[in-house]
Amino acid sequence: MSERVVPAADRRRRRPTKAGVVLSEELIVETALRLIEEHGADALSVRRLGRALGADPSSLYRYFRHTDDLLLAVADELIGRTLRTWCPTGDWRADLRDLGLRMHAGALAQPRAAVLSSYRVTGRVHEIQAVEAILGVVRGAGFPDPEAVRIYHAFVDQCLAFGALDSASIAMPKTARAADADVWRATYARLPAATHPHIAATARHLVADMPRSSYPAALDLLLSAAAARLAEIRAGEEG
Amino acid sequence: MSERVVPAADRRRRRPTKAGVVLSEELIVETALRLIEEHGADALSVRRLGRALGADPSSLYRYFRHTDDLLLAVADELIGRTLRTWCPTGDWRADLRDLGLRMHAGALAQPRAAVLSSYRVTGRVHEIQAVEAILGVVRGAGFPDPEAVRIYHAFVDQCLAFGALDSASIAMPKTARAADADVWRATYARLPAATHPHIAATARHLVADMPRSSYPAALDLLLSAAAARLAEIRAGEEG
DNA sequence: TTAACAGGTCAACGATGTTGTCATAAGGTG
DNA sequence: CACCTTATGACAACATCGTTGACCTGTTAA
Repeated sequence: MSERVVPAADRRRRRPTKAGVVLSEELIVETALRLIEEHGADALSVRRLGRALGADPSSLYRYFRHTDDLLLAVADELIGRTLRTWCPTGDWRADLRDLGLRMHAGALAQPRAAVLSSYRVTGRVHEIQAVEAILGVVRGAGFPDPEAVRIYHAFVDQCLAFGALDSASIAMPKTARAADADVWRATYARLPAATHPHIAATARHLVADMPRSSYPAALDLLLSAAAARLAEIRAGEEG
Repeated sequence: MSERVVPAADRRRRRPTKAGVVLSEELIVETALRLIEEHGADALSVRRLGRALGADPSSLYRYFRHTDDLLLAVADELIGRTLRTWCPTGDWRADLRDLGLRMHAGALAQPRAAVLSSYRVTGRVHEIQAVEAILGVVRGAGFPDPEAVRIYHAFVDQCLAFGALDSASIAMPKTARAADADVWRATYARLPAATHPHIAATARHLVADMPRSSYPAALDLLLSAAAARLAEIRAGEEG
């Protein structure tokens, strides 16, 4: 085993499946994405994917070494799609905010791929494009290189981390989600001020705020910290 | 089924396992934590946990409805342990920073529990303690209630999200991790400036920065944004 | 035309979470 | 002390999962 996978470029023989399908890395990734869109993230398994393609599950191992590799390819395709819908305006802060929200939404649709791509480096085309684009925005804003990289890193990781998190929440059966939201009403909002003064004082806001994603707020905090830092840097240069 | 689980308080009959162990929610959670500490997060499965306890796996379903419930209990225990090592000083920013780093480190040790507890509400004792404590710090700093909740929410979620992420990275076999780190050297650092100017310009910093966690940086950005906001609020009150 | 071999298929392995059923010992009651 | 109820542990089974080794066949290059 271990070297069953042939690099995409070297593939010659296009032998059709029993069901008549001609496999390819592209087709597999597309089908995987379709599967997830239609039936949720948990619907993606090697076996189901094989079934959806009309091929034996083990065939996929001729294209991907293991599931992780497949998920990384899916993630990269997703990055590409997100990037294509993004039109930077030249205002760094607005551009980053927009991209962050888009990538977060994209990750929402792809929890497992999002988790993977957040701590793995694919080195694939779309990932590289994204790195180049974001670094361009940050450097264009005026951050010196070491700080630009730090901000790039925090920005990307924050986006992917929240994406993975929020998508897990969305994937819950909605009865369970409702039950969770209710804990804030039924448990937290009922705590007596005597023992839990801070929770009691803010109960109303907790009930309203906690069931929603905090990503937009976290993103804005990150961006405004970056903006403040940029102002410092500019002041330092002038003075 | 569905109602095989008896609330901890109502338990009477302490019938020992074949192996002579007397089960309890407490013992199960402790054993789960030990299992993870000793053999990594992936070592935690119902079956392995049963084996470690000297009990049939299915017995655990008398104590937890499903694996998620067990993980939530583990997460809550972990929150408790973390909280106990934290001694707030009164300086809100330093205290939050310290707690953030501690909780992140705790989550690192418990990836699966961390993910779960980040998007679920347990309503268990330690979680409540943590909410009360953090809200106390934020409100004590002078944030008005709605904003205090927003900052609390972003702070906690970011901490757990990065914790889950970074722990996934740590859990990788170290050969794979080295390979990933090498992508920055072998792929990114080799991209020509002609096609990828920003990556080329910052390659040195990318290689150094990307394999590390960006959580401390992200945390500092969040805290400094919060500090700036607080300054604004104070100025507004005075003016 | 043929021979090599890429690539599809089959069957199997061991692992997972979960549940329906059964057996038994604990503990309240008389 | 004995009895009955029932809480709780054990067993066996199910469906699912990723993965691999061996096999077989159609494509393609010579």
